[in-house]
Amino acid sequence: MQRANQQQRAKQQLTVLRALSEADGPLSARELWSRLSGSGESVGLATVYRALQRGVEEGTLESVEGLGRGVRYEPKDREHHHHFLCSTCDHAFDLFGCVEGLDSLVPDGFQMTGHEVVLLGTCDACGNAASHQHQGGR
Amino acid sequence: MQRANQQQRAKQQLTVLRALSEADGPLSARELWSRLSGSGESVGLATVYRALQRGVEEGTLESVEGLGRGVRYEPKDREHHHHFLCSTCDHAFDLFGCVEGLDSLVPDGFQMTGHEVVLLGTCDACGNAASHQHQGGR
DNA sequence: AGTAATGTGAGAATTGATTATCATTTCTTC
DNA sequence: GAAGAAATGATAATCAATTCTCACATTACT
Repeated sequence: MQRANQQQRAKQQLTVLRALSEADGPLSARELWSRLSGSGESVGLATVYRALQRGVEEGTLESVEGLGRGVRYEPKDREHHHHFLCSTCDHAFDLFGCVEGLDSLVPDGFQMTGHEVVLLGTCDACGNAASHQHQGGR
Repeated sequence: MQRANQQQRAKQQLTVLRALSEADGPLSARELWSRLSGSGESVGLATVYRALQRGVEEGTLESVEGLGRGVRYEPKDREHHHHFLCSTCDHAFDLFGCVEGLDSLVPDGFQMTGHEVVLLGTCDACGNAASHQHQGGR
């Protein structure tokens, strides 16, 4: 039916992984699927899950919990960073930089192996949308 | 059957709320239910959910997301604090203190309304259990 | 080309968390 | 101590996320 299929093997999975690597933050399977569907790509949700699962197994992806409900994924080659979770659009954005003084929080006898910082609030786009709505600004 | 029932009305819900207020960190409905069941209290899981729901509605409880999967609850009257999540026993412990330098992470145009910090690792008890297992130290 | 191996999409099945239902019990108030 | 309101516990129903199934398409190999 379609002829533009030069290669096709793990093609769909590569499409998924590419979309994820181009995102500005970690995405859930469903977010990824919506994005792809929205951009004309026809990818099954099951395939998205398969791609993510394999990515994690192969070590190129990392699952990120702790951002609202559900699990999101991001490429593992990113530097240490944290996230900003917009409470309006529920999108998680990568941040740059880290914080100081975490060690002092660890109780006696506890071993810290990692940490997560999540900033909550409103992203640029949602903030603008809201102010337009309230004040009619253009 | 039992005679030690002096009062009984919202008794079970009070039991739930008391158990939560005595905990050293936020608990999920199921955790709370297990603890109560384990300590001889006969409380239905549905009642635990009802107590938590009402606590949130009435403003005495707060739901905490972002600690692994699922929602946990804690009394709202606690000071600002963060949590340590033990990757072995999956229990979340309250920490004291906070961190500096969060503002500098916020991207232009974003509005930060809150933040969460989660330390990951092994709690005292689990760390000791593990070393006993490996080295037999007592 | 011929055949085995792998990938794919759609939807069914499973899972775990939460909520709704309902018969029974407990309070409260007369 | 009778009547109605609220609470309780067991379990069914719901819901979202994830996994499984399977018929078919695409590749890889020969």
